[in-house]
Amino acid sequence: MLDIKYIAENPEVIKEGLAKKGYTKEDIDIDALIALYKDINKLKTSSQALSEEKNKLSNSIKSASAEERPAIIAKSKQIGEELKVEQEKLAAEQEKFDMVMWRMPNMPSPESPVGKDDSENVVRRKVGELPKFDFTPRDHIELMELNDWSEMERIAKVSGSRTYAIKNDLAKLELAMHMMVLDKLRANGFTVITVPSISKEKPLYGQGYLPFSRDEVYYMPADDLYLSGTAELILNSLRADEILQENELPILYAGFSPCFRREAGAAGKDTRGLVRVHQFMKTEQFVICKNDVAESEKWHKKLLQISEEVLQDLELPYQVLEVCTGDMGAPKYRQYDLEAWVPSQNCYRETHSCSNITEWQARRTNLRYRDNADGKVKFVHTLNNTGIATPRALVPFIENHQNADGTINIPEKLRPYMGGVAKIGKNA
RNA sequence: GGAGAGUUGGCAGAGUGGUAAUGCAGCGGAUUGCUAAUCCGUCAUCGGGAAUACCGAUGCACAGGUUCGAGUCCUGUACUCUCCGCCA
Repeated sequence: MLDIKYIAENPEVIKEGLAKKGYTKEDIDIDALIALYKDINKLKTSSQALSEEKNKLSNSIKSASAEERPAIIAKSKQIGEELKVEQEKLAAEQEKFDMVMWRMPNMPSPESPVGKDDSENVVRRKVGELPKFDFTPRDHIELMELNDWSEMERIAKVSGSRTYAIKNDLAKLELAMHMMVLDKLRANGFTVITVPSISKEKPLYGQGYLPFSRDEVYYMPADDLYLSGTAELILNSLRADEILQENELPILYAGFSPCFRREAGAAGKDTRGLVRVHQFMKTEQFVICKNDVAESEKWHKKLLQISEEVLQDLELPYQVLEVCTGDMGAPKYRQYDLEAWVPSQNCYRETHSCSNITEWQARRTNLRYRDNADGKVKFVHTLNNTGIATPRALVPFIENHQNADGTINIPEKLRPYMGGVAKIGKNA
């Protein structure tokens, strides 16, 4: 959500930002929005004048004589009727206004590359050497079958498509990755927190998932509850409506949760294996900091650095992508994606997504803090990034670290979490 | 699932139909001075206004209702606590 005063004062800046994000005048008409805002203010002023008159009359009744009262009450009632009409008009206009405001995307950073879709994202750097195999490498599905690590066909019968069941050392590896990342985040000052995957509707608006992507989220009508696609959803609303003290900031959460996604828009893509599933586990980095772009950009870089370290610790070659304005989601000010190399697909695949949301979510959740410098109440900035998401991260992991005999090498940094072993697999 | 109690500012906490006390913390200012206090203001949102002057509206969990007037009365909902029941 944006500040309507800023919009009214800088309509051209907003129009430019909307255009960069791929919005047309038909999507959001800024001039009409500002006109509506001015109308609403006029209505507010006139209905407030009525309220004032009514309040004065009501307050005068107590001290009025018995003879005076009926006339005052009659007048007050009449003003009440007028006021009701004004307020109904105001509520209708306000609803129209809110509808547009809830759909207004964040403005992109001036640093973000301008582009229309994912083809215009910019590779900032590539890190790590691509593996060279002196044998024909297997894809992750073959490796799982070879090592008795999965029950992919059976679980589809039980739970439907795009689900997974992995077992033995691969199941252990999945949890080990989360433990490794949680330890790293704790060492960086994050509070480790496990959160539910169940959410009421309001947090989905707070995050900015609704009203944009209703098709993507599981909904349980019997209880009017949703299944969370990421701990970001929960963490973003955990402190909603609070006014924090500045010295409580920054708040750093390392949130772990099962995550659920309908993948409605991904029909036909990645249907086999572990790349795209309806339920997965994610350790999420979430930051709440002061309302200062220099400060949140500093945290954005820090979050990116942590997740790069994760991929380096896992000894995976990856690239850092700066996401262009047209490919960013509505909430985002600036976004980096990390993509790890997947040998069987001969390309990089996304493992992390790192975003600075600035105050856009905080306005939606009404999360503020009192600034020490001027005593004013301001909206915080929020940021989020993947810590590690499994089973997707297992795909590049087992493919990059495979040997000719189907065993998988365990990088040194992960060994403490795997009982010290250097290699897993049937032939290990 | 059942019964009862509760929800007032950043926090604590009064207020049983007539303009939301007070304390603590924070911020700003003043004063005394000697390293701590005292006093004043401010301290939720919005509108008018050049304004950090001033005026006004809204705000007591949320949504309705009764009333000239609701924190206070009525209805519904959410949440918290206590007890009972069930349960991995």
